[in-house]
Amino acid sequence: MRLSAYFLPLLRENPSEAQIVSHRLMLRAGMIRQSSAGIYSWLPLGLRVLKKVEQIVREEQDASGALEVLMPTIQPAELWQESGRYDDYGKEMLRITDRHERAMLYGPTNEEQITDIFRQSVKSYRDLPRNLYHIQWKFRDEVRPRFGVMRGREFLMKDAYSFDLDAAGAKRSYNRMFVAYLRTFARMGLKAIPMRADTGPIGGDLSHEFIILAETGESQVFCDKAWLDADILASEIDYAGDLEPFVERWTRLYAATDEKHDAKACPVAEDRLVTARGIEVGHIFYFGTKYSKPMGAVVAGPKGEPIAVEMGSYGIGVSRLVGAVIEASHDDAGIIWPESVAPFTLGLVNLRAADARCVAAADALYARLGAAGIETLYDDRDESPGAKFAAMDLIGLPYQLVIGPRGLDKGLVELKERKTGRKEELSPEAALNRLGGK
RNA sequence: CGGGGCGUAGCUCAGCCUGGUAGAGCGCCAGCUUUGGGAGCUGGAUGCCGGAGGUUCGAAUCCUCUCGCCCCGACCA
Repeated sequence: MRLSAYFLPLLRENPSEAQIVSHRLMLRAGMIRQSSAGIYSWLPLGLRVLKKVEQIVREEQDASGALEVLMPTIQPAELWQESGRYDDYGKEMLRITDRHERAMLYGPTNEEQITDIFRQSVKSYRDLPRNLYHIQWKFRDEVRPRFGVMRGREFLMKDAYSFDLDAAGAKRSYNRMFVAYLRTFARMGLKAIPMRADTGPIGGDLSHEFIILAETGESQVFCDKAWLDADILASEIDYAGDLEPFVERWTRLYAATDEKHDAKACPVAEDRLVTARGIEVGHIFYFGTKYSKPMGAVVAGPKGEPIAVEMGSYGIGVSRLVGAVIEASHDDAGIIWPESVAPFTLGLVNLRAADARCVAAADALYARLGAAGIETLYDDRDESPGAKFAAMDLIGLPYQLVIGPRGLDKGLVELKERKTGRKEELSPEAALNRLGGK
């Protein structure tokens, strides 16, 4: 993509309404614009990141055996009256009336909807287990939306729902999601730590919050030092096999939010205890028959007996993750994207848009990068070098390839790694080879 | 929902106390000169001063109401 033809409205100064770093950087880097409190538009650069995050979530859900569906944002009130949550949910739920005066609502979550779909079609234990998920916009009319995309009222969420015949099966489903979650966050370069959690209004009795460590996180967390070296992706996962040992391994390591942490009772020695800030990016629940019973999600068992299915639900804040990644990875100059979610892999910078020789060299490289399948944002604008460097650092692409007259005299270009700031002069050939390996 | 703050140019903000008809820096447009870490000069455009009502000869400024946004707290993917 040529920057001269892109829509990337950068801000040089910090908008006054943005207090936390991810919000500031997302606005400054032209990723989002606010529409009203807690509601945002996603601009091209931000949308690319959102899509990448979404895709990683999708791939790991699919790998775990979950099946993607897409449920509507607007739901009928009757479903929620059936489960008993229509009155319980309170003002967080945006209630709408259609032209026929029918009570509708903008879904804050989809347990009722999915249970309805399930009960209409699944009648036999032989069709279990199943896990259905979708990635859809939610609306929760938060009293106090804040922190940009991290606590919006409208947000993109992946929510999965598992259906099993019995508690043991439900625990296996829970384990699959537990593993998929650890892998999902690890792939985004995040250290996500599962912590025992209260179940809140969703209900149930087995639940973990996944909290990533970030200096700017909202909550105080405590964990065993071993978490810092945890390499989730090193383990081979067989979703068809027994995941309990893996889950056991990662739930045994101490981790607690400040609400649950008791310094006196803490089993971790002081020198092994890490105190850090955290952001919740996922939450999984096992809640048994809380919805299946009142809503009649019942299947015939092996002997023909009616069995209310055991359910769990599993959420990931997809849009929140975009902010969370920034909270976890930035410096004074701007964002530092992990490659897996970066909007582009490479920023190609032509320092002299007025110099025919530089333009020719940059154009040629741009064509070859495209042919090599490397996602490149090509800064072909006629701007001063300083402005270009600052813009590239701000938007945080993992690599920058700089072409200028000084280097070209020697037949060299400069490759800079955003994360480390390390720069290296090398031939265009060598640069292509280096990037091709990415 | 309780407490606090702020709405003036695209962004950051001054002006408000003490009323006299709107400013700066950056950005934007044009031209020239520049060019390896947010360049310089010259010229130019941009505002229902959040909205409504009131006081006044006169309101960005004073008063009343209202809307919006932000922060702290209680709650949340």
